[in-house]
Amino acid sequence: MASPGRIPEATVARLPLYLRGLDAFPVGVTATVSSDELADLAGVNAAKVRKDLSHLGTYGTRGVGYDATFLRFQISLALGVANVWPVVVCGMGNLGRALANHTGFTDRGFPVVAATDSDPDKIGTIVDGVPVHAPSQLGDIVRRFDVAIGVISTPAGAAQGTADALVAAGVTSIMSFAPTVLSAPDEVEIRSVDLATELQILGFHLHRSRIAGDS
Amino acid sequence: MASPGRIPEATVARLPLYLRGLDAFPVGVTATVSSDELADLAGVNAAKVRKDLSHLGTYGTRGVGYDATFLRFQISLALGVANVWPVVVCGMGNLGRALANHTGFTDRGFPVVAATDSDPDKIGTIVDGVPVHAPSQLGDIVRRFDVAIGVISTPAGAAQGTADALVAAGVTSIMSFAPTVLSAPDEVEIRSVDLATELQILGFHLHRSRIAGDS
DNA sequence: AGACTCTTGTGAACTAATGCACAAGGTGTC
DNA sequence: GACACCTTGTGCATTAGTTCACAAGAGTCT
Ligand SMILES: NC(=O)c1ccc[n+]([C@@H]2O[C@H](COP(=O)([O-])OP(=O)(O)OC[C@H]3O[C@@H](n4cnc5c(N)ncnc54)[C@H](O)[C@@H]3O)[C@@H](O)[C@H]2O)c1
Ligand SMILES: NC(=O)c1ccc[n+]([C@@H]2O[C@H](COP(=O)([O-])OP(=O)(O)OC[C@H]3O[C@@H](n4cnc5c(N)ncnc54)[C@H](O)[C@@H]3O)[C@@H](O)[C@H]2O)c1
Repeated sequence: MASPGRIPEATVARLPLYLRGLDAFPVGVTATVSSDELADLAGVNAAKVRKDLSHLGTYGTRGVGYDATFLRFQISLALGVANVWPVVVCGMGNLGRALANHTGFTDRGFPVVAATDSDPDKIGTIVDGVPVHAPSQLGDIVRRFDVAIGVISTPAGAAQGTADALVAAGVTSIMSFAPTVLSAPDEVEIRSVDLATELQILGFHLHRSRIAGDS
Repeated sequence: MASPGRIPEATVARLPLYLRGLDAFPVGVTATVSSDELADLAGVNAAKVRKDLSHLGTYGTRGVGYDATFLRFQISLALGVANVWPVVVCGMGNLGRALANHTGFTDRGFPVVAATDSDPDKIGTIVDGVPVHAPSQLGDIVRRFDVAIGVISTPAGAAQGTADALVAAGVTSIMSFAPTVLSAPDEVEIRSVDLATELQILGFHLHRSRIAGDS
């Protein structure tokens, strides 16, 4: 069938990869891309590419491939990339500063418009163009800049409180780097990025292969 | 049955969460924890906890729960947490510095022992206790410190070259933050952490709910 | 001892995701 | 127009993961 239905979560997670892969094709120039090529560019297999894209609609041409520009447009549409979602960074420490300083976010429609930090020395300063406010200002910030996404890069102990404050301010999308479980109402979407866990998964496989392999 | 079999990937990804949840229980004190409690602590449901733990062995007591200390020990064993896996950070920019400065990694057995950077101003300096070397030194570093994991926090354009260098040096585990697909031999495990993609997934759901909800 | 209360461990049903394989449909050539 | 050649779109089988639901133990109380 065609476009309307629900898009599987696994597909949603790959759409940004396809979009990124399509950057290899210059804008303006008409070019076609096959599911095979796109698979290479996105690091998945071709069958997955076709199945994923079929959830958006039938935008390819049999025997030919997909029009790169048109496909980019359609994926962008599905992802809602045209929108700009202002981001507030909570906790302007090592990680928060790196995030605020990162141009890649703004480029993709996620400008970091403000930050909060509990450190009095930081409050009132402007770091890499991002003004740092007191945590108590969060509600104001969200309202003023129409913040859509909150990033939590505070220490773990302050994460739940920060999440509560974000939710209270009306933010329904949170990306957290704090190594804790956050609780929030069901309608709030939380994506937890736990780098230590990622390393531990790598460690697990290393461990396994060392046991199996040799001494 | 019991311990020997292969542990499903989804389970492996959750074991670190359980381990983290068990930190709520003081060491030395004997305490029991039920699958329900552990589920709360790890942010999953109880059935999953039990099924996951059953892959490690039958370490619980019916009607009682799991001994917290013993369970922690068994999960640690499965994950190979006792090992120390030295890490090299490639690309000592905003993100690399944040990673190198992060104590949470060393605490969990992933000490950042060295870094590389192509910037002549950075080479030879010591940032947060981590010495910065030229990329050409990578092989030496890996050998000298017995590096097990390479972190790629270079610009996207330098990521594949860095990955190649890591692989050539014998590193088989890579965590990359660069927004690119990396190719490497099959035996190399690559975990790609793409923060922009995470934001785009949040953006997708925001987009969807705004369309469905109201104007 | 027997009844009652817990909570584990696990078959079994269900759901999601992946990958295969091929018909359908399009292009180009003679 | 017929034929050869591509590549999509998708039905289907397979595999992976989740969730249910309950019997099997283990403790407790009377
Ligand atoms: N740095 C890393 O590479 C890294 C890696 C993995 C996970 N993390 C996690 O990310 C989080 C931040 O790490 P970091 O290295 O930037 O730590 P950090 O200590 O450098 O920064 C934390 C910042 O949060 C501020 N803060 C404290 N309480 C606050 C509150 N209630 N509201 C707003 N700000 C508050 C502090 O003043 C500080 O500036 C931690 O939870 C850490 O575990 C960091
Ligand atoms: N900063 C963030 O919050 C953030 C977020 C998402 C993704 N990323 C990605 O992480 C990567 C690093 O981001 P960043 O903000 O730290 O960038 P950055 O520009 O601050 O740092 C990159 C560093 O890599 C060094 N470098 C360049 N080529 C190198 C090479 N061949 N070998 C070793 N070092 C080399 C540069 O000298 C620089 O110091 C980028 O790919 C970026 O897209 C960063």
